Amino acid sequence: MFYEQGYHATGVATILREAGVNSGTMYHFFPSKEALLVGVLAWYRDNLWPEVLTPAEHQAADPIGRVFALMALYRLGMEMTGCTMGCPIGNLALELSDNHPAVRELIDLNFRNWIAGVRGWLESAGDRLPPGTDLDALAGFVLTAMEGGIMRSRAAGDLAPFDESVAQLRAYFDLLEQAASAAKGSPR
Amino acid sequence: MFYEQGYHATGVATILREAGVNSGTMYHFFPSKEALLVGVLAWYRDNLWPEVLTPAEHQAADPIGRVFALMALYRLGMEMTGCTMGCPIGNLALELSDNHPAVRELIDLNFRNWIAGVRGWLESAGDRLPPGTDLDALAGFVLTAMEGGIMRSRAAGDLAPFDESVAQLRAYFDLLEQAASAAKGSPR
DNA sequence: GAGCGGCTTGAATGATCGTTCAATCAGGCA
DNA sequence: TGCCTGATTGAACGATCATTCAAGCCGCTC
Repeated sequence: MFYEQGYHATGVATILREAGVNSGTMYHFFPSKEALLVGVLAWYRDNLWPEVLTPAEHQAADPIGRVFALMALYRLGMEMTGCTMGCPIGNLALELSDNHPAVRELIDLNFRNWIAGVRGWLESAGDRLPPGTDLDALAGFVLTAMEGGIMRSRAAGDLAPFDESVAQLRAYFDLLEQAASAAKGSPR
Repeated sequence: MFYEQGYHATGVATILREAGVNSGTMYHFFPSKEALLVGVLAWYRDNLWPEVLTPAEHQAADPIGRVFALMALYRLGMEMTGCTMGCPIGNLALELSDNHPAVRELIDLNFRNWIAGVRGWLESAGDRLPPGTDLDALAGFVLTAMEGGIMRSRAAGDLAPFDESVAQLRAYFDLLEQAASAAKGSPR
């Protein structure tokens, strides 16, 4: 629900009703609403691989193909919910990064883990990318494009901006691969 | 304040105190808090050119240079506020796009106007971009990269992710310009 | 079966939320 | 001067916010 409608917009009473739990029980395990959010973000941190990255790996064997399989996974999520849900982390990042240090830290960690996963794929793309490519920055740019694309699609209420963003990212990768093969053809 | 800390996190009482206004006065002009937000977004819509795009034009004469001057402008805003403020629209886009149709519409309009401005610059770049380039999609991708970069920088509490994203976008433009000049050199 | 501890109950708390409205004010016009 | 209208005042409203806690429950061991 944090993910769906935001942290402040989600009341504790609603959470309790939906979970079929009494307030005292929740507060027995979580000292505050913020601690509950931290628990959610910790769950995302622990389940990034089994729930997100591994499924993308099963969709494609090709390392760069996996990057776009990952994008397609998020697209599917948006499609099923009519552009109301995008990235569980991104929504909270803008709402809570200031004034909630513990939360910001976990959000950042989630982002860094995501980037590290993509970076791993890019590494195994080997010489298909130009020599000396900054793989961290490129993997980070994949996240940038995804989050930006999701934001625009939610604002538009339409998947088109997301699809366009993915297409542009693909064009960028195509140009990088071209440049790599050109450099390979004439190494000096 | 909506922009700084979000819509739900900003109480009407705080707005009134900060503005030195009584509740009755505000409700005389705005029927609700949401109407006030709509007013803010309408102000952004009307002041996008004088406050944002024109200043970027004054920073650079080169059309593609203007794109990156615009990015630098947003960077400056983040730098001055310690990564707490990014794009006034983006924050609200993720918080309110669902369940607030009138707000979503205005956010989308702001985005479209922004993209149209960038698209105008790209048009005047002429044959520096490959023939047949989808300028709308490319201008939209600039917004995607900016919003995504801002989100990551706010999550990290550091400008580095934004800078990296801009650098990647620059690399993309460089490759496009290369491709354009290559196509020009051997048109057939 | 007495006693203990982890868990659950749910009404109640004070604070804050967005909003209302009768009363008052100030300026322009007749 | 008297009147009208639009703007302003600010106390008060009910709803909802996150949170508390005394009391009770259940399953365990001794």
